[in-house]
Amino acid sequence: MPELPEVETIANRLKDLIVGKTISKVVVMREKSFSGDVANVKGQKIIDVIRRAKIIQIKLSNNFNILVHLKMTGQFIYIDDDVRVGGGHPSADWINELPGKHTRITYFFTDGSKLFFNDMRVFGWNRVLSNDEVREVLAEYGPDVNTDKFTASYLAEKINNKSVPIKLAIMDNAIVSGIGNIYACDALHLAKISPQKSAKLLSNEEIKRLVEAAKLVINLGIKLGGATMDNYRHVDGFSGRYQEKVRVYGRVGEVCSECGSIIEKVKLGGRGTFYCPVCQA
DNA sequence: AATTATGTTGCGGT
DNA sequence: AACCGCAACATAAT
Repeated sequence: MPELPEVETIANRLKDLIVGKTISKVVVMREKSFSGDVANVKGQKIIDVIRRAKIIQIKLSNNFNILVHLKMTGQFIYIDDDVRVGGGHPSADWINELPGKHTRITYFFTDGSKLFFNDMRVFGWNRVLSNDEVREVLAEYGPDVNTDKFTASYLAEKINNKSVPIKLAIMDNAIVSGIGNIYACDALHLAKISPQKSAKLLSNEEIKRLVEAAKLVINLGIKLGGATMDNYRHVDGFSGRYQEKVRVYGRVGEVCSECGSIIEKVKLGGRGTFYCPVCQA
Protein backbone atom coordinates (compact mmCIF):
# COMPACT_ATOMS: atom_id res chain seq x y z
CA MET A 1 0.00 0.00 0.00
CA PRO A 2 0.65 3.52 -0.12
CA GLU A 3 2.42 4.62 3.04
CA LEU A 4 1.53 7.64 5.15
CA PRO A 5 2.39 10.32 2.53
CA GLU A 6 0.40 8.55 -0.17
CA VAL A 7 -2.64 8.01 2.09
CA GLU A 8 -2.41 11.61 3.32
CA THR A 9 -2.38 12.90 -0.26
CA ILE A 10 -5.42 10.82 -1.14
CA ALA A 11 -7.36 11.75 2.01
CA ASN A 12 -6.70 15.48 1.59
CA ARG A 13 -7.82 15.53 -2.02
CA LEU A 14 -10.81 13.33 -1.29
CA LYS A 15 -11.86 15.74 1.42
CA ASP A 16 -11.88 18.66 -1.04
CA LEU A 17 -13.86 16.64 -3.56
CA ILE A 18 -16.55 14.79 -1.62
CA VAL A 19 -17.32 16.58 1.66
CA GLY A 20 -20.91 17.80 1.48
CA LYS A 21 -21.95 15.18 -1.07
CA THR A 22 -24.62 12.58 -0.41
CA ILE A 23 -24.13 8.91 -1.26
CA SER A 24 -26.99 7.66 -3.42
CA LYS A 25 -25.83 4.14 -4.19
CA VAL A 26 -22.99 1.70 -3.48
CA VAL A 27 -22.14 -1.07 -5.92
CA VAL A 28 -19.92 -3.82 -4.52
CA MET A 29 -18.29 -5.91 -7.23
CA ARG A 30 -16.09 -7.92 -4.88
CA GLU A 31 -17.55 -8.85 -1.50
CA LYS A 32 -14.14 -9.32 0.06
CA SER A 33 -13.38 -5.61 -0.36
CA PHE A 34 -16.43 -4.40 1.59
CA SER A 35 -17.93 -5.18 4.98
CA GLY A 36 -20.71 -3.66 7.04
CA ASP A 37 -24.20 -2.54 6.21
CA VAL A 38 -24.77 -0.55 3.01
CA ALA A 39 -27.96 0.78 4.62
CA ASN A 40 -25.75 2.81 6.98
CA VAL A 41 -24.11 4.74 4.12
CA LYS A 42 -26.93 5.08 1.60
CA GLY A 43 -28.50 8.54 1.73
CA GLN A 44 -25.82 9.80 4.15
CA LYS A 45 -23.89 13.00 3.67
CA ILE A 46 -20.08 13.04 3.91
CA ILE A 47 -19.03 15.43 6.64
CA ASP A 48 -15.24 14.90 6.71
CA VAL A 49 -12.35 12.81 5.37
CA ILE A 50 -9.29 12.31 7.56
CA ARG A 51 -6.21 10.09 7.69
CA ARG A 52 -4.88 8.22 10.72
CA ALA A 53 -1.93 5.83 10.33
CA LYS A 54 -2.36 4.42 6.80
CA ILE A 55 -6.14 4.45 7.13
CA ILE A 56 -8.69 6.79 5.54
CA GLN A 57 -11.76 7.64 7.61
CA ILE A 58 -14.75 8.95 5.67
CA LYS A 59 -17.12 10.42 8.27
CA LEU A 60 -20.86 10.30 7.59
CA SER A 61 -23.67 12.45 8.95
CA ASN A 62 -25.25 9.54 10.89
CA ASN A 63 -22.16 8.89 13.07
CA PHE A 64 -21.12 5.97 10.90
CA ASN A 65 -17.92 5.92 8.90
CA ILE A 66 -16.35 4.24 5.94
CA LEU A 67 -12.93 3.13 7.15
CA VAL A 68 -10.56 2.28 4.32
CA HIS A 69 -7.23 0.48 4.18
CA LEU A 70 -5.59 0.47 0.75
CA LYS A 71 -3.04 -2.25 1.64
CA MET A 72 -0.75 -2.84 -1.37
CA THR A 73 -2.73 -1.78 -4.43
CA GLY A 74 -5.91 -0.04 -3.30
CA GLN A 75 -6.73 3.28 -4.95
CA PHE A 76 -9.57 5.79 -5.05
CA ILE A 77 -10.31 7.43 -8.37
CA TYR A 78 -12.89 10.22 -8.51
CA ILE A 79 -14.86 11.11 -11.62
CA ASP A 80 -17.21 14.08 -11.91
CA ASP A 81 -19.59 13.82 -14.87
CA ASP A 82 -17.04 11.81 -16.84
CA VAL A 83 -14.69 14.76 -16.76
CA ARG A 84 -11.49 13.90 -14.99
CA VAL A 85 -10.64 16.37 -12.25
CA GLY A 86 -7.66 18.42 -13.36
CA GLY A 87 -8.28 17.52 -16.97
CA GLY A 88 -5.38 15.09 -17.11
CA HIS A 89 -5.17 11.91 -19.10
CA PRO A 90 -3.10 9.39 -17.19
CA SER A 91 -1.85 6.74 -19.54
CA ALA A 92 -2.64 3.62 -17.52
CA ASP A 93 -5.63 1.72 -18.90
CA TRP A 94 -6.93 0.83 -15.47
CA ILE A 95 -7.50 4.50 -14.83
CA ASN A 96 -8.95 5.42 -18.20
CA GLU A 97 -11.45 2.59 -18.07
CA LEU A 98 -13.86 3.01 -15.18
CA PRO A 99 -15.21 0.89 -13.75
CA GLY A 100 -12.29 -1.29 -14.80
CA LYS A 101 -11.12 -4.83 -14.34
CA HIS A 102 -9.90 -4.03 -10.83
CA THR A 103 -12.75 -1.85 -9.64
CA ARG A 104 -14.11 -3.53 -6.49
CA ILE A 105 -16.55 -0.89 -5.23
CA THR A 106 -18.24 2.13 -6.82
CA TYR A 107 -19.76 4.90 -4.70
CA PHE A 108 -22.36 7.04 -6.50
CA PHE A 109 -23.23 10.54 -5.29
CA THR A 110 -26.55 12.32 -5.77
CA ASP A 111 -24.95 14.95 -8.03
CA GLY A 112 -23.84 12.31 -10.53
CA SER A 113 -20.19 12.11 -9.51
CA LYS A 114 -18.63 8.75 -8.65
CA LEU A 115 -15.82 7.37 -6.52
CA PHE A 116 -14.17 4.13 -7.63
CA PHE A 117 -12.26 1.86 -5.27
CA ASN A 118 -9.81 -0.13 -7.39
CA ASP A 119 -7.65 -2.84 -5.85
CA MET A 120 -5.79 -5.23 -8.07
CA ARG A 121 -4.68 -7.65 -5.35
CA VAL A 122 -7.83 -7.42 -3.21
CA PHE A 123 -5.95 -7.08 0.10
CA GLY A 124 -7.53 -3.72 0.91
CA TRP A 125 -10.83 -3.15 2.66
CA ASN A 126 -13.71 -0.69 3.07
CA ARG A 127 -15.56 -1.15 6.38
CA VAL A 128 -18.76 0.55 7.53
CA LEU A 129 -18.25 1.16 11.24
CA SER A 130 -19.79 3.21 14.05
CA ASN A 131 -17.72 5.92 15.74
CA ASP A 132 -17.05 3.59 18.66
CA GLU A 133 -15.89 0.79 16.37
CA VAL A 134 -13.57 3.19 14.56
CA ARG A 135 -12.06 4.24 17.89
CA GLU A 136 -11.39 0.61 18.74
CA VAL A 137 -9.68 -0.09 15.43
CA LEU A 138 -7.49 3.02 15.58
CA ALA A 139 -6.52 2.42 19.21
CA GLU A 140 -4.29 -0.45 18.06
CA TYR A 141 -1.96 1.93 16.24
CA GLY A 142 1.06 3.74 17.61
CA PRO A 143 1.45 7.51 17.12
CA ASP A 144 1.76 8.82 13.59
CA VAL A 145 5.40 9.31 12.63
CA ASN A 146 4.80 12.96 11.65
CA THR A 147 3.37 14.04 15.02
CA ASP A 148 4.94 15.37 18.21
CA LYS A 149 3.96 12.16 19.99
CA PHE A 150 6.65 10.28 18.09
CA THR A 151 9.80 11.28 19.94
CA ALA A 152 13.22 9.77 20.51
CA SER A 153 12.40 8.93 24.12
CA TYR A 154 9.15 7.26 23.06
CA LEU A 155 10.92 5.12 20.46
CA ALA A 156 13.75 4.28 22.86
CA GLU A 157 11.26 2.98 25.40
CA LYS A 158 9.47 0.91 22.74
CA ILE A 159 12.53 -0.81 21.31
CA ASN A 160 14.92 -1.15 24.24
CA ASN A 161 14.12 -4.88 24.60
CA LYS A 162 13.41 -5.69 20.96
CA SER A 163 15.95 -7.82 19.17
CA VAL A 164 14.31 -7.54 15.74
CA PRO A 165 16.16 -5.59 13.05
CA ILE A 166 15.49 -1.87 13.50
CA LYS A 167 13.90 -1.67 10.07
CA LEU A 168 11.16 -4.11 11.13
CA ALA A 169 10.64 -2.20 14.39
CA ILE A 170 9.92 1.11 12.63
CA MET A 171 7.63 -0.66 10.15
CA ASP A 172 5.62 -2.06 13.08
CA ASN A 173 2.53 0.14 13.17
CA ALA A 174 1.84 -0.74 16.80
CA ILE A 175 5.10 1.13 17.57
CA VAL A 176 4.85 3.99 15.07
CA SER A 177 2.27 4.45 12.33
CA GLY A 178 2.81 5.35 8.74
CA ILE A 179 6.25 3.98 7.82
CA GLY A 180 6.32 1.32 5.10
CA ASN A 181 9.08 -0.20 3.05
CA ILE A 182 10.08 2.80 0.95
CA TYR A 183 10.32 5.36 3.74
CA ALA A 184 11.83 2.84 6.19
CA CYS A 185 14.72 2.21 3.79
CA ASP A 186 15.17 5.91 3.10
CA ALA A 187 14.93 7.00 6.76
CA LEU A 188 17.61 4.48 7.79
CA HIS A 189 19.87 5.67 4.98
CA LEU A 190 19.45 9.30 5.97
CA ALA A 191 20.14 8.39 9.61
CA LYS A 192 23.16 6.26 8.58
CA ILE A 193 21.95 3.18 10.45
CA SER A 194 22.08 -0.39 9.17
CA PRO A 195 18.58 -1.81 8.61
CA GLN A 196 19.79 -5.14 10.05
CA LYS A 197 20.97 -3.70 13.36
CA SER A 198 19.16 -5.17 16.33
CA ALA A 199 16.72 -2.52 17.61
CA LYS A 200 17.88 -2.72 21.21
CA LEU A 201 21.50 -2.04 20.21
CA LEU A 202 20.80 1.45 18.86
CA SER A 203 22.43 4.25 20.85
CA ASN A 204 20.35 7.19 22.06
CA GLU A 205 22.14 9.26 19.46
CA GLU A 206 21.12 6.86 16.70
CA ILE A 207 17.51 6.77 17.89
CA LYS A 208 17.38 10.55 17.81
CA ARG A 209 18.81 10.62 14.29
CA LEU A 210 16.34 7.97 13.15
CA VAL A 211 13.30 9.78 14.51
CA GLU A 212 14.39 13.01 12.84
CA ALA A 213 15.20 11.21 9.57
CA ALA A 214 11.85 9.41 9.51
CA LYS A 215 9.97 12.67 10.00
CA LEU A 216 12.05 14.34 7.30
CA VAL A 217 11.53 11.72 4.59
CA ILE A 218 7.84 11.32 5.44
CA ASN A 219 7.30 15.09 5.30
CA LEU A 220 9.15 15.26 1.99
CA GLY A 221 6.91 12.46 0.74
CA ILE A 222 3.82 14.41 1.76
CA LYS A 223 5.15 17.56 0.12
CA LEU A 224 5.77 15.71 -3.15
CA GLY A 225 2.39 13.96 -3.17
CA GLY A 226 3.77 10.50 -2.38
CA ALA A 227 5.84 8.01 -4.33
CA THR A 228 4.43 6.41 -7.46
CA MET A 229 6.56 3.31 -7.85
CA ASP A 230 3.74 1.23 -9.29
CA ASN A 231 0.00 1.32 -8.57
CA TYR A 232 -0.33 4.40 -6.40
CA ARG A 233 -2.10 7.35 -7.99
CA HIS A 234 -3.70 10.52 -6.77
CA VAL A 235 -7.50 10.63 -6.61
CA ASP A 236 -7.53 12.32 -10.02
CA GLY A 237 -5.15 9.80 -11.54
CA PHE A 238 -1.83 11.62 -11.36
CA SER A 239 1.45 10.32 -9.97
CA GLY A 240 3.36 11.48 -6.92
CA ARG A 241 6.95 12.70 -7.22
CA TYR A 242 8.81 11.28 -4.20
CA GLN A 243 10.22 8.48 -6.39
CA GLU A 244 12.35 11.16 -8.08
CA LYS A 245 13.98 11.91 -4.71
CA VAL A 246 14.20 8.37 -3.35
CA ARG A 247 17.51 7.80 -1.49
CA VAL A 248 17.95 4.02 -1.68
CA TYR A 249 14.60 2.27 -2.19
CA GLY A 250 14.61 0.28 -5.43
CA ARG A 251 18.10 1.54 -6.33
CA VAL A 252 20.13 -1.67 -6.02
CA GLY A 253 23.32 -1.43 -8.08
CA GLU A 254 23.10 2.36 -8.30
CA VAL A 255 25.35 4.89 -6.62
CA CYS A 256 24.84 6.17 -3.06
CA SER A 257 24.31 9.92 -3.16
CA GLU A 258 26.34 10.39 0.02
CA CYS A 259 29.51 8.35 -0.62
CA GLY A 260 29.41 6.93 -4.15
CA SER A 261 29.30 3.29 -3.05
CA ILE A 262 27.02 0.80 -4.77
CA ILE A 263 23.63 0.31 -3.08
CA GLU A 264 22.90 -3.27 -2.03
CA LYS A 265 19.73 -5.25 -1.49
CA VAL A 266 18.96 -7.88 1.15
CA LYS A 267 15.75 -9.44 2.41
CA LEU A 268 14.46 -8.53 5.88
CA GLY A 269 11.18 -9.86 7.18
CA GLY A 270 10.47 -11.04 3.65
CA ARG A 271 10.76 -7.52 2.23
CA GLY A 272 13.31 -6.10 -0.15
CA THR A 273 15.65 -3.87 1.83
CA PHE A 274 17.97 -1.38 0.16
CA TYR A 275 20.95 0.22 1.86
CA CYS A 276 24.42 1.65 1.39
CA PRO A 277 26.99 -0.82 2.81
CA VAL A 278 29.39 2.04 3.61
CA CYS A 279 27.13 4.77 5.03
CA GLN A 280 25.04 2.20 6.90
CA ALA A 281 27.79 -0.17 8.00
C1' DA B 1 7.07 -21.10 -18.89
C1' DA B 2 8.15 -21.25 -14.19
C1' DT B 3 9.90 -18.57 -10.63
C1' DT B 4 10.23 -14.28 -8.11
C1' DA B 5 9.00 -9.81 -6.81
C1' DT B 6 5.64 -6.16 -5.41
C1' DG B 7 4.04 0.33 -1.59
C1' DT B 8 0.71 -4.46 3.88
C1' DT B 9 -0.53 -6.85 7.64
C1' DG B 10 -2.37 -10.74 10.19
C1' DC B 11 -2.08 -15.43 11.05
C1' DG B 12 -0.24 -19.77 12.71
C1' DG B 13 3.78 -22.10 14.17
C1' DT B 14 8.28 -22.42 17.01
C1' DA C 1 6.15 -13.71 24.40
C1' DA C 2 8.88 -12.43 20.73
C1' DC C 3 9.83 -13.66 16.43
C1' DC C 4 9.64 -15.81 11.74
C1' DG C 5 7.58 -17.20 7.56
C1' DC C 6 3.93 -17.23 4.79
C1' DA C 7 -0.64 -16.41 3.08
C1' DA C 8 -4.26 -13.37 1.26
C1' DC C 9 -4.31 -12.06 -4.49
C1' DA C 10 -3.06 -10.45 -9.28
C1' DT C 11 0.26 -9.15 -12.31
C1' DA C 12 4.88 -7.88 -14.33
C1' DA C 13 9.52 -8.91 -14.80
C1' DT C 14 13.24 -12.15 -15.26
